[in-house]
Amino acid sequence: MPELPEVETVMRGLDAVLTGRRILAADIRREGLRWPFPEGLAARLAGARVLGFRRRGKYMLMRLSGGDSVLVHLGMSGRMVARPASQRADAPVAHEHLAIEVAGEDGAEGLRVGFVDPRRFGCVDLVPTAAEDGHRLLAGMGPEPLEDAFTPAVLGAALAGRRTPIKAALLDQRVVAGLGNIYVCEALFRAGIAPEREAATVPGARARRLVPEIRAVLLESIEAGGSSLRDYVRADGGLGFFQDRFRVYDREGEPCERCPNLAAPPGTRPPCPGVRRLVQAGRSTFFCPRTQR
DNA sequence: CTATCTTCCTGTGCGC
DNA sequence: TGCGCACAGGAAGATA
Repeated sequence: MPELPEVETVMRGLDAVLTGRRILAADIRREGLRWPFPEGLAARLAGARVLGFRRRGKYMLMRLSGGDSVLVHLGMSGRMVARPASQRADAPVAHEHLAIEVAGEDGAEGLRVGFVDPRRFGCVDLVPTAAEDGHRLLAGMGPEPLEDAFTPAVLGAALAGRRTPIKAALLDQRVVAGLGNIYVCEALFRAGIAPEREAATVPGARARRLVPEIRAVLLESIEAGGSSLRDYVRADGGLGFFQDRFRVYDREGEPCERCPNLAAPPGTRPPCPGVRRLVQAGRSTFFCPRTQR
C-alpha cells in the first residue's frame, strides 16, 4: 500500500492526533517486524511527549521529547489504526504489533494508536533526532521529489550511465525517494516513457518531463488522501481515493485514455491495444505500448 | 561500482 | 464451499 502519498497521508493523520500529547504507555506485542524492535523502545516511548513528525521517502519519523525519534516504515501492508483506548480489551485488532496510548485532551478519552502490519515487512527503530538522516536506512537516499532539490539536472545525473530499465531505476530509492510500483507506472505513462527503456537512453526532453510528472502525480494523490487498495490508509479509518484515478496501474486490457482506440472504424486495426502488463524484476508494470516510447 | 535474484510474511481473489 | 495457486503497495542482503 504505502508509497510516498500514503505515508504522507498517514503521517498527517498521526500528527493531528498525537503531536503535543504525552505517551502514557507503549504496548509491544512481539519482538519485532522485519527486524527486532530496538532495545529500550517501550521505555523511551512511555512518558515522552510527541513533538512532531517528518517524512523521508517512505519513512516516517516521530520526534519525542528526550532527544529520540522513532523511525517507522510501513512495508507492504502496514497501517496505523487509532481508536479509543478503552476499546483495547474488548476488541483486539489482528496483527497489531505495537501500540502507544496517549491521554485525552480536556478530559476526553485517551487514544490508542497501533501499528498493524499483517505481512510484517515494516520496521521500527530509534534514532537520535539530531542524527536522523545519518540512520543507515536513510543515508544514501535520493532527493525528496516534492522539494526544490529534485530537478531535471539532478535526476539526469542519477540516471546517467545506468543501463537498467527506467522502471527499475525509479524504484531505486537512491535515485529519488518515495516512489513505488504504482507511482512509477503512473509517472512513466504521463511522461510518455516506455518502462523497459534503458535509464540512460531516455531522451532528454522526456527525462526532464519526468520531474514535473512525478511531482504532479504525487501531489494529486496526496490531495486525494492517497490510494486505498486492500486496506484503509488513514489513521482515522477514512479511505484515500486516488486508486480511482490510476491511468494505467492495475488496468491491464482497459483502453488507454490517451488513445482514442474505441473510435477506430470497423475493420481497421485499433491504434492502441490498451493498457498492457509486463513483469520487470518480479513486479508488474502497467503501460500503454503506443504512447510510451 | 552495477544489476539480478531471493527472501521475509499473510491475505485475497480466482479458476477448477 | 473448498483447495491450490498466483499475486500484492517494499527493499535489504546475497551473489555474480
